[in-house]
Amino acid sequence: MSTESGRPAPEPADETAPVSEMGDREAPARLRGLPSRLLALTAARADRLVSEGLAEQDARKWHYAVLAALDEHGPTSQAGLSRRTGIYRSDLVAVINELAERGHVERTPDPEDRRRNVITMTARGREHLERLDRVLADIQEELMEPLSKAERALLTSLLGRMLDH
Amino acid sequence: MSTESGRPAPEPADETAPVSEMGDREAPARLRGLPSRLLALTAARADRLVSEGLAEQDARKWHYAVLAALDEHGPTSQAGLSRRTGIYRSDLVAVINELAERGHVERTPDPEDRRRNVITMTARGREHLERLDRVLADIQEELMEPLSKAERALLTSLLGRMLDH
DNA sequence: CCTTCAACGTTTGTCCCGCTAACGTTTATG
DNA sequence: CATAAACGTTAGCGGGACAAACGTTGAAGG
Repeated sequence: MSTESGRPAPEPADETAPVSEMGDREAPARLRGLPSRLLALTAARADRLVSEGLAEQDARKWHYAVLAALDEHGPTSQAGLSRRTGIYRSDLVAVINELAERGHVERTPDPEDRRRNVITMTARGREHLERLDRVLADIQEELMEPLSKAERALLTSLLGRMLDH
Repeated sequence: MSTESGRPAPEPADETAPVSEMGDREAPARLRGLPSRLLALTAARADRLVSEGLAEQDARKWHYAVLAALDEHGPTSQAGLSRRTGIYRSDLVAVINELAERGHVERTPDPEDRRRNVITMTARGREHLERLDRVLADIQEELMEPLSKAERALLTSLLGRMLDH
């Protein structure tokens, strides 16, 4: 890039490696093989990929979670969504707002229980969800690219078992 | 609280499941098997265990990283530590301060390059590191408890490969 | 020698995330 | 009825990752 005399990019050269980039290169041996650390690093990378991928669609992961929940069990109250997605009800408010702004979801008071808002996915929302499905699938692919099909299945099963305490 | 008369603990009963607790119980099928999500959840759990375990020793994970680096390559400048541990130099300041307060580390100006501080691990620091080693080992054990020895090795190798892009 | 530039340590601030607390409203319960 | 519980919402905290800027010190080159 720009071989000419034009020195536009001083190039900091300072730099502490961002965690996201730092595979393990210089890391102390004690840390290099630590499962908890490997998990943290891979998860960080995964999270970065997901966030970036979704950002391109003007979405965040919570959006996906909510839309997925709505797709699976139709219209749901916010509290219900909170339970199913694990999003705190405090944070859910903003998520619903954002989804509503984008027309992916509608918030209507529940006539039968006036405490509740019933959240309903719109047609646009469903299209959006399908787009996100594809994005997510691509990301999983990229994330586990170096693994064989069998290894991928193995990984998810190992992780799954760890989560069941 | 404590109004004597048998107040059986109000028990919020409200509750959105904390991410840390939420295995997958009610999660939408779309999310349930998503590798990026499984990674995030297990990593979150791991992180929680590690943070709590280290907190009991009045330590944080950065402390461990720095001590490990110092143990491996003797005294090092802060910038050097930053590179090896992946901690941003901005944040490293506080970490060194904390370690210094606890007497695990000494910060001395480098006479040969007066820009640098040379960080040296003390004897107490080394003892501390060994304590942390044990704590960490226990945590890995707990974390991967449901996995066989072979599966544990498999998991770390899969994760390792994913990290090498 | 003097200027320029890079590295160093430090301070300050930003953004996001998981999570808590509190509050007003509405519905159940007894 | 009174009281408790669930609901949606606002505000805030603590921590982690990261950027920007600054003063100081060293290295390199004209």
